[in-house]
Amino acid sequence: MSQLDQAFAALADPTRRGIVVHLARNEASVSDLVGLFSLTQPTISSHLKVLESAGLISRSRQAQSRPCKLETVQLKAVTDWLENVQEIWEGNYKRLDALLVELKQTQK
Amino acid sequence: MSQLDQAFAALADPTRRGIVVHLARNEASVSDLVGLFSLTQPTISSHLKVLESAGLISRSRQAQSRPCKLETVQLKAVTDWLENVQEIWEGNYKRLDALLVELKQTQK
DNA sequence: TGCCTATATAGATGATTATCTATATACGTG
DNA sequence: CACGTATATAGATAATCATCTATATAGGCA
Repeated sequence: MSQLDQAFAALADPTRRGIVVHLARNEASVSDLVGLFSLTQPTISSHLKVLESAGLISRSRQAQSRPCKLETVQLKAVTDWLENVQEIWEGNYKRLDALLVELKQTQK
Repeated sequence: MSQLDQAFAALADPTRRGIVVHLARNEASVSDLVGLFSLTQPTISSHLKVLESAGLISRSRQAQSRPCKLETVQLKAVTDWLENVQEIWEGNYKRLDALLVELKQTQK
């Protein structure tokens, strides 16, 4: 599975998107996040593993706690893919517009 | 599953992202797409169903053919979610910068 | 060393997925 | 109507996933 596959798949889960939104505001430990979502600690840990291996978050170490923070580089890679598609699509319309202009000229 | 869940999940598959990229350039029928990816027709049809129910593509009818086209509205909804996260994250930095400015002033 | 708190790992279960083959439907043409 | 082409649906299978409970590990403190 490519990094992009993993990132999109990671973001397909509402709990994981919730974690991402939270981490966009503040770094947080596993237990902080457990408090936020009504899911067990192993479940949250598993979601964090998914986000981490997708490159969307990273974790450091601070005593017994493992603070998580957002990795915006990978988030940007996802946005870039989407914007690329958007540009291709818009490019089509530009070509179509150009074609219409050309046709009008021909008709004159 | 929410529309956003479905859209992210749909884009997590490389075949489906390939279809999206292709449709950004040209509308295409099911059999056009079957030719592009070395997968069977039912498999492609199933991918198209996933993309359609995620709102990422739509299909019309033209004789026996079912041309598929990209639905950029839903694509934009995905981009918007990502940009929103980015803005929250940048907002944090703005607040942090403001805080640092404030601290410097206090030190004077 | 022993205890508490934070996190990870193992194992189970039910749901969903990607893919295939085989078959059905739907439309246009003779 | 019969045939051919385009697409959809059904059913099977192997893999992956989200979640849980139970247990292990790891770091700090008395």
